[in-house]
Amino acid sequence: MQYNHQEIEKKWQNFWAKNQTFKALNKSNKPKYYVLDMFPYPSGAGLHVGHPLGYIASDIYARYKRHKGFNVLHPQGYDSFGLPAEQYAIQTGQHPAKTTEENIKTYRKQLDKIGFSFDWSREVRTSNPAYYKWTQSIFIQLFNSWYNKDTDKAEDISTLVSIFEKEGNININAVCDEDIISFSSKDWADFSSTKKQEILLQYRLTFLSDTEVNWCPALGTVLANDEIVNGVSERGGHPVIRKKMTQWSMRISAYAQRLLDGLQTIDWPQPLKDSQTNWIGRSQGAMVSFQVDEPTTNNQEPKIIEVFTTRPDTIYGVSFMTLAPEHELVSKITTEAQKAEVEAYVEATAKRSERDRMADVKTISGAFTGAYAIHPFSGEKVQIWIGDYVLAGYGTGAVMAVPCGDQRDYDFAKHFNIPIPNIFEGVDISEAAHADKEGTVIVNSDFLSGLKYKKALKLAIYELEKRGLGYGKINYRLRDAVFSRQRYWGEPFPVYYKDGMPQMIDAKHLPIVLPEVEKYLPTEDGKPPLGNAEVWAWNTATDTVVSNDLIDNQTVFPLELNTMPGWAGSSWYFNRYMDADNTNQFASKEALDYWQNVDLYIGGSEHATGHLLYARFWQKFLFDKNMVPVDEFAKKLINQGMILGTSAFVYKTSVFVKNGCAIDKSNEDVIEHIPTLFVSKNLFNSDDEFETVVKNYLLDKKLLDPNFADLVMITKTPIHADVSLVNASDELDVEAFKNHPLNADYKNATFILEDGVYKVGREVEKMSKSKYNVVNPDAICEEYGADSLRLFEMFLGPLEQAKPWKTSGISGVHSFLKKLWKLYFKEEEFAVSNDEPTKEELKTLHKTIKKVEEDIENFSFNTSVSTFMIAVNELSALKCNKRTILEPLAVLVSPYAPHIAEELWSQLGHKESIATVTFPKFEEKYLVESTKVYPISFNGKMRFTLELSLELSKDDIEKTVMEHEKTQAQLQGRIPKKVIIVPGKIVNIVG
RNA sequence: GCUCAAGUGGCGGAAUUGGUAGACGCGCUGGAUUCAAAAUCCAGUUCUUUCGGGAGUGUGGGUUCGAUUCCCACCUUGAGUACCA
Repeated sequence: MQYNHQEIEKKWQNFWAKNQTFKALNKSNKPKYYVLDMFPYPSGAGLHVGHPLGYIASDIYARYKRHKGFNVLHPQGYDSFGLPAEQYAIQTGQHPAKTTEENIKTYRKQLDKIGFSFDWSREVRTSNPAYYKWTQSIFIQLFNSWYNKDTDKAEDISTLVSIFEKEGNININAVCDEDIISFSSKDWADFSSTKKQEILLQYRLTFLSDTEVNWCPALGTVLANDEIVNGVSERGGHPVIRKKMTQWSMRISAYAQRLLDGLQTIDWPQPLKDSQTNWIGRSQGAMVSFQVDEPTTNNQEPKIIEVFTTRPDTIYGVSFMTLAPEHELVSKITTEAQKAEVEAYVEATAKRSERDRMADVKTISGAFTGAYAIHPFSGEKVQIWIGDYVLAGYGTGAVMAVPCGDQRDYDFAKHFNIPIPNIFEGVDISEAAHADKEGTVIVNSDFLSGLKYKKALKLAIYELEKRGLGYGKINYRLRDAVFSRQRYWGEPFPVYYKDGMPQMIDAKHLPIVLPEVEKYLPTEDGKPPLGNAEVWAWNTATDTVVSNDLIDNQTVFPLELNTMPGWAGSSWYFNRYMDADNTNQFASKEALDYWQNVDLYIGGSEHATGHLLYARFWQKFLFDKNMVPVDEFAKKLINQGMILGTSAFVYKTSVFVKNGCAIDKSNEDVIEHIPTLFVSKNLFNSDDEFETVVKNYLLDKKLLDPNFADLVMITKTPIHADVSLVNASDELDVEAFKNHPLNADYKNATFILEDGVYKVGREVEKMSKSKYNVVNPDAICEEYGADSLRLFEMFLGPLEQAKPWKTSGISGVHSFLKKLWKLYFKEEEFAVSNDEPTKEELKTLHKTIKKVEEDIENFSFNTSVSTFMIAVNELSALKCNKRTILEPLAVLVSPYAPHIAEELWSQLGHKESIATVTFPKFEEKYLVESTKVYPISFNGKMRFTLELSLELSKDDIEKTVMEHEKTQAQLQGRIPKKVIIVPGKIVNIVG
């Protein structure tokens, strides 16, 4: 019987589906284990071999855990709201739901071919109303919550209201908007309903506010910070501008510290943790108030400039202040004399896009306001400047400039000839600022003089607080996340507007289903696509969505036109898998208590500051509300590396008339008669050689008149060739290339060959359609089988590492599977003997068990594939066909190559699936050795080996080694100074 | 600029409480089988060599009996982040 992967794989995939082999139960005596993949966005392009890498790794681990006696939850689903489907809808008028459905079908088909042990009965789709009903409900919960800093958790908004009623907001310690008015309980009672709502909105965890947003005109929507890369949109690379809009936001900043602290408790990759730490950007320092120096007129409050600084210890080094050009005080403090200059500067900065400002950090610019501030300690006057190196959006939008201690302040001071007082003992600041904190002593600083950084910092804050000039503060870079998108294909908000104030629809009326629209584009008056919907109003009498015609703002109100961003649905989906069919709750308490959280989460590192931060935020919120039992959703996370494509290049000639040569009729002819040529890779090493090769060829074939040879210049143009046209030896199938539909231009091209073949150049690049290096897993499954694909993807290299794909390598793992198969067969017949295994056979088995188990636990899947190969090579050499060996071997292989393992298992006479068979137990006794092949080194270099009994003492070993003829030959009569012997390891002779 | 990760044959990679560098596979070379090819099997494959050896894990130093592994400096590549006060 031949190893027929197509037959076997189909058979077992059907078996698993029919028997629901991988359906997880929410009740079990076994310990639980939850293995999760980041669910895919089902794009129209389908999967390429890079996509399943992480899924294969997690599937191996899930299958392994089943063998180890765990009740494994290993679900899969689709992140099915998103931009591409919508843009396709705009172009074609196809409903995004339809294309999404089609794409999901393709994905499912492709995934099924790879033999994953997913429990599909728990599938989720974020665009499914039965799912987004709960996304909407979580949104409502966020709206109805505020963050109490005293209890350090989210609480119901009703607790806030009762405090307001009792004592106003004087004693409230909450995370809220900056511009909060203070009020008493009486004030609160007197406020109108609208006023109350406005105030509460400033405390809610999701809130509506006019914010500066990243507006992308090309996409017609706002983008979150993590959706912008280098100043352009992540999708499509369109420019992004700043714009003020009324938007929903999430008060993620409330959780900044807990998001930071939580990182200590989870086993996630350090670079990812660093990235989140960086994004949250905690900095500890102080707020300091500077009073603007101006003639005091009656009853006028003095103007105060507040700054945040991490270095209050350097306060005596302040020689000026800088405000962001957008700072609200700029216009108020600028003197008449400076007005023109300042206004011109403010205008100039406003015109520059965010991107220009980012790109240009070298040019120093600014303007003097003419105003002065009073140094809080020394009372001296310091100039107030404006400059675009100060960002309006961070801290207070103003800085106290300490030019001797901060390079930016230093550069600014030098540029504008502002004094640079030195407050560091024995430090030269004639060339650059001195930013080192540790070990520097502060001088010229009154009460801080003579102190080092740490003490000075503490004392400075103490004095600021004592004198009422400031206070210690921790600042975070993390901004509240904009949650509105001007898109169609996303979750609708469960929100209607009454008197301009947002009202939540009662959760029992959810889901609010996405309405039908004629067009998926924004409306002509600039409203989001939902503005096109005709039935998009809320009837509070019937609690239903009704026609817009009925809006009377009495009982029928307009609904929110924005939709939620892509990350809404993915911020809690891992909880839904625990109880995916529940219609009463997003998951039952029993299911949540049983599954707790994800034990192993595998996905790409590109989600570091997006999905993975938002999901942690929502989980913490849900935890605060007692809706989930743990406040981190994933215990361990692994970032799989990208699989890169190995592009193939052919080298086309381009012919020019050399510069300086007159172009006349004759040399145009010269060029016209030169055909398109392709030169094989190894015929040239440089551009010059390339030209020579081509010219020689042309002269040889009489295609170029020797008289014109010097007139013509020939250069090479590398062109991507489809990788499927190239074999393992980098040889191009020339005929197939010429006939390829994309190469119509080269149908008659000539190929200059080497040794009768055309060799392509290779380069590793990202896998992409445009580079013709995409490899489809379906084709691999067809030709080599899913088991080969799975093994090969693991064999490529360490899971976390980026690595290039080369299809040629797959023959190695494929022939391994054939060899494995052969162990169980003799001349076409299944033949396994019940004889006692030999010592060597047992040794091979047990060292394989040991290594494979260690490897899986360490996620070192590439090395266990090698281990399997070694085991099969050894057992083949031993001609082993013993059941005692081959039965456990099938189980060992089954997580990696489940189809062949199932088939062999059934051939071995078992009726049940191999999926939950106990993992073989490693026994040390089979590996015990009596001898060791010692490496004999001289000065650390191994020169020869010697097999010695492990029972020999050090002295015996030394004696035997020293007497050995090869030792004497190495020493050539020298007397060794020292002999190092580590029994069981090495012998090293020094001298 | 800052932070992090990584540099090992023609290629993917293996080996680190410091102890035989190059496992396993691809590719390549030679052979067997075949009319031939594919497939399969066998042998070889870091470089160098006067065939005794010698050198060798990005570069230069250091610690050590012994360093791919630890320390210092530098170079290169990749990733993230970027006027964060």
